[in-house]
Amino acid sequence: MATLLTIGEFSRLTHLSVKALRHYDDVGLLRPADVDAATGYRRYAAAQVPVAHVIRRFRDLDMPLGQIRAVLEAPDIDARDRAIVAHLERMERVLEQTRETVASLRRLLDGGEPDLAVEYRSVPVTPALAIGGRVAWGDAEAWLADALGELGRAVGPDPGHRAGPDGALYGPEFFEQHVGEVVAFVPLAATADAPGSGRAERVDIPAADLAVTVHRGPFADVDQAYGALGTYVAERMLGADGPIREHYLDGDPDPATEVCWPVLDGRKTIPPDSRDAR
Amino acid sequence: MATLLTIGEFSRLTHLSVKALRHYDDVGLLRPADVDAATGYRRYAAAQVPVAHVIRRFRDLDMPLGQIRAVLEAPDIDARDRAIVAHLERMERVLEQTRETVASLRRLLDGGEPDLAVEYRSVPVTPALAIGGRVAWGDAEAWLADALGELGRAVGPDPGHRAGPDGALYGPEFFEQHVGEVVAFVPLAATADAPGSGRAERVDIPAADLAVTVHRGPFADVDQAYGALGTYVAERMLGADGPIREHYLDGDPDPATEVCWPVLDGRKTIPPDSRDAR
DNA sequence: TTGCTCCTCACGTCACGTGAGGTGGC
DNA sequence: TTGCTCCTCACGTCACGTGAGGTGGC
Repeated sequence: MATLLTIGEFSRLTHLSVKALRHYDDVGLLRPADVDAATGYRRYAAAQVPVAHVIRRFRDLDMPLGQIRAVLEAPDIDARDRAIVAHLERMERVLEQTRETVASLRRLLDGGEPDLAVEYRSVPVTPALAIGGRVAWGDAEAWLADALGELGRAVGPDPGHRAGPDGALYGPEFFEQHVGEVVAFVPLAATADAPGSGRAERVDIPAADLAVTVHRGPFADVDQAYGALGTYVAERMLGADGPIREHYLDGDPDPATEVCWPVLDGRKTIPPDSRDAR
Repeated sequence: MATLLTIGEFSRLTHLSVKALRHYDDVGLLRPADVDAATGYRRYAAAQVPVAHVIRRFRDLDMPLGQIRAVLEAPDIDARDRAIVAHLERMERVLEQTRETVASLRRLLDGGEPDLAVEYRSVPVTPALAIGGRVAWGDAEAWLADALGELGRAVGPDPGHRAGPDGALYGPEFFEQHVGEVVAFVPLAATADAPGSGRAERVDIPAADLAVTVHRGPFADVDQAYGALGTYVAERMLGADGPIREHYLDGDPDPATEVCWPVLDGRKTIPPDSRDAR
């Protein structure tokens, strides 16, 4: 009754390659209406053409096959539309990131070295409200914004409850393996009695000796501060174990980021200014 | 003398993962300043940090490693900048395509079926000026615009030299394997004496019996016309061998595309309207 | 000295593309 | 009947990520 199409015909009607169609059959994304048991020949129904067109558009938008399947199998139109909107929003963010990366590349190629002002700082143990987790590189910005938002609400609006700006600790694996421990924190004043709530816990941020530089400008350029500060520390052989810290300053004109590199205890070592830089 | 950094340190300074750094060494994109002959330990120079930052930005922009190498090895700043500009232009085009695909997806999900008006047409052999080649799916739009531009210049501005609108032939492999023969052509009036020039050759576009439908609207939606027309032809068992043709009409309000499906000779077969649609 | 860092395979991932070698359908 | 279409492996691509298993450096 219904017309069945060979895989070649279906390919011409849908603009999906034959290899792609076989692959979609293999992974169960788009099964032919019929498969000849003896020969294995795939036969597609004309009614499958619109589904194929939808799949092709999602693939053109780089949606993974698993997500496309989820969209197609969505129980109702609402769920389907939510999945689509979610993907389009992800694409918007990627787009925005692309723009930022292009600008950052231009600055890097045109601009000179960032001028580096390094300060040594010995910080004591600091009580804080914190959220920690194993975070993947690509999720870090969203995760951090989310965590600091939650912490901000838990601490409350009274600035007297804070003992410093928002911050985060990054374990070495976060940089070296692009997935690792990240701890977002808000340092608490002694007067604050913010209880743990949700994911937020009271913790003590450990004491540390730090070499600190302030990065002003777009966050996409923060690696330049890492490069300059890390080189500075390495040249002076001051490096020490421990997580790298960032402090997020509200900043005068623009927000700024303090990058804090763990270094050897300045009181136990030769003062850095009198060291041989070699 | 110069400070050398371990791969782990270099990773933290550059925000490239250790695995990525080893990969870039393997493929020769970013060789460590020194490799210990005995242990194989990689040592990076602080001076390599900026190169690594550039690589990271290009990778964030999805530039393939081979192209990044070409950019880094560019003999002079001009060549380097041309390579960068070329990549950014490619990205712009991808971006524009993304926007079009999103719009096309919305239309497909919201909109109903396109209304299909099919016309049968028996076209004779037509002399034409043509450019042909093996074209990959993703290059087709740019290739076609280029080829038709060249043909237009070769035929000249006199409309009396043309016997019809711009067109193209697409072999079945173009759709089924996403790479295949494409021929762009401008049909020539008997009065025209356009000689071959550059890639352009005088050819005869073969006669054919065609089922034709006109697709109006964005070219991103043209697959809907293919689906509707191809289904129509398949349901009536009219399909015949031969390339699919497109004619590019300047169109009244907007440009339009005629999609032409090869069919059996109508004079030798039962007239389609009197056929059983099963 | 101990564990931490670094090393090299080998294999996996994702969405197909590229043949090779062979059978069925018109 | 012939060649054209379709089939199934098996392997390649790209840029790494994921362990396994082992050695060197502080």
